[in-house]
Amino acid sequence: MSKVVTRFPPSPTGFLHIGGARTALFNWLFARGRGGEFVLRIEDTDQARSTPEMTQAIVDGMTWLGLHWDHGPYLQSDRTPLYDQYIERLIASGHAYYCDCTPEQVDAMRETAKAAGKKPKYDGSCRHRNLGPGPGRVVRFRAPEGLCAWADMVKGPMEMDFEEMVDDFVIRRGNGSPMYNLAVVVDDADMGVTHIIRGEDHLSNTPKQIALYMALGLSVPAFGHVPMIFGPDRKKLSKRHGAMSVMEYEAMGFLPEAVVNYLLRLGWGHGDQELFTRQEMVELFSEKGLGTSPAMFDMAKLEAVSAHYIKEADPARLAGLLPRFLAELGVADPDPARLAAAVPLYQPRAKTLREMAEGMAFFFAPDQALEHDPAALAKFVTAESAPLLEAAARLVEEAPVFEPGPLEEGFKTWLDGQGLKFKAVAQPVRVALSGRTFSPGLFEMMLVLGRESTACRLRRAVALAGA
RNA sequence: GUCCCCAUCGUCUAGCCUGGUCCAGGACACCGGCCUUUCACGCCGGCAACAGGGGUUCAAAUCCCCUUGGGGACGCCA
Repeated sequence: MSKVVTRFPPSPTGFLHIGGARTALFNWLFARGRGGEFVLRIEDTDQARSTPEMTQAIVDGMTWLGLHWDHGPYLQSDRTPLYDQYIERLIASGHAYYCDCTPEQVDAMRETAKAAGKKPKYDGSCRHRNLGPGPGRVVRFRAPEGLCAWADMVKGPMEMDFEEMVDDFVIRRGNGSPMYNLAVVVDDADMGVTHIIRGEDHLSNTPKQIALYMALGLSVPAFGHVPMIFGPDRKKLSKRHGAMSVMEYEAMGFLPEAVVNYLLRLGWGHGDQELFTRQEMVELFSEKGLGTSPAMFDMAKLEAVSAHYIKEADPARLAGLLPRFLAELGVADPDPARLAAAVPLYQPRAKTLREMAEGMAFFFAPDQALEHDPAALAKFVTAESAPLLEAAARLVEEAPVFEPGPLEEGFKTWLDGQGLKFKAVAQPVRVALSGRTFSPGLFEMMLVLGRESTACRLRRAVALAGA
């Protein structure tokens, strides 16, 4: 069997969104799992809508997700001569012809067909006029007749009528640029693409492309059409939910491996397994596991997957990613040592890096300027708890060994002596140190803060309690 | 309008191809409980689905048909 080649061909008219990223992932996985190659090709034949910025954004998105390509990124706009060559071949063999109908005329034809209860299509009026090249003239493909059949990798055997699915569509614009269906077929053939996994929205393009392969005498690759992704409202994914750039997910604090794992499971399954390492994905992915019905994007599940990866991640790596999120909260230049110490405390407590930053921000506030939640202050930092906070400060200052275990022992011993329960001091101390009623363990926090900051925050609470 | 695709818990899915082991399994979410200095984590338990109707068959979530519901495509966009 010849070498497997897959591709991802986005058009640079928008960011790399969730749907595109999933398609890219499936193709990447398919190639990687079979010792094949993966091509990145930018489909920018529509010059008016394509921008270099979007091309860059797509490249950035692919890179962030770790979907590395072996060839490309190719730009279709660089390959016009190649398309022209194929178009000339089609004209010479009678499979294509020039047409000078205006867009208005074509619109009228469509209306007529529609009014007659048919599918709107070009009526072929220039088919037999034997027009030559001329300014503004498009080239149309002569649609074939008969049955178009292929074995879809996900949907199984497919059969459609060429008459129904294919009209004499334009393959070269009046301005000389090639159109989508022509360019894809030429490129896929030229690049040796063997397997095409793409969104279901391309299903109706498939007969057109197969017709082109046939007219050109090229071998037809394998097609697989995966269902679309819906938003939570059962409608097409839009800006409000997932259609935004994958880079938005980075900004929300998701790790790329979490996004990839989530995307993999959207429309693909392997028994009961939910979590996959990169290597497992590559080894296990196959078209067999692809589903046939549309999937809804579910942020809660993405967050759950994300929580898992944050828990598993190397703390040093997270510490490296966190400053950006802390900065958004007004924490500039967090102390590296303190940050490194705080990360493990929040790995089991956060679903995203952003949550992690929000949780740990209090560690980086100046001791004298820590903001306390007013309700927490009112409830726990009171005249009644002031002596306890005072005692806690002294215990911290005088602890022979400043480590969680011994510290806790010291507190317990003192509390026993006073006939007090641990609960009596826990919340007041927590509020004093973190400003809130919820946080990691008291002594773990103390270790992160260090003896001096801990004592300082406790004394400040004492002062606030008295005030 | 025409054509095409799809249909298992709220969501992602396993099972469907090769009918019986499925009064349908896992995960997320949700609800209880345990653990516990708070919040999490973790652990235990619970709720919850084969869209409807016809067939075929000894037997259907699994095969066939229809209905309904959802989605997509019909460009000198990709």
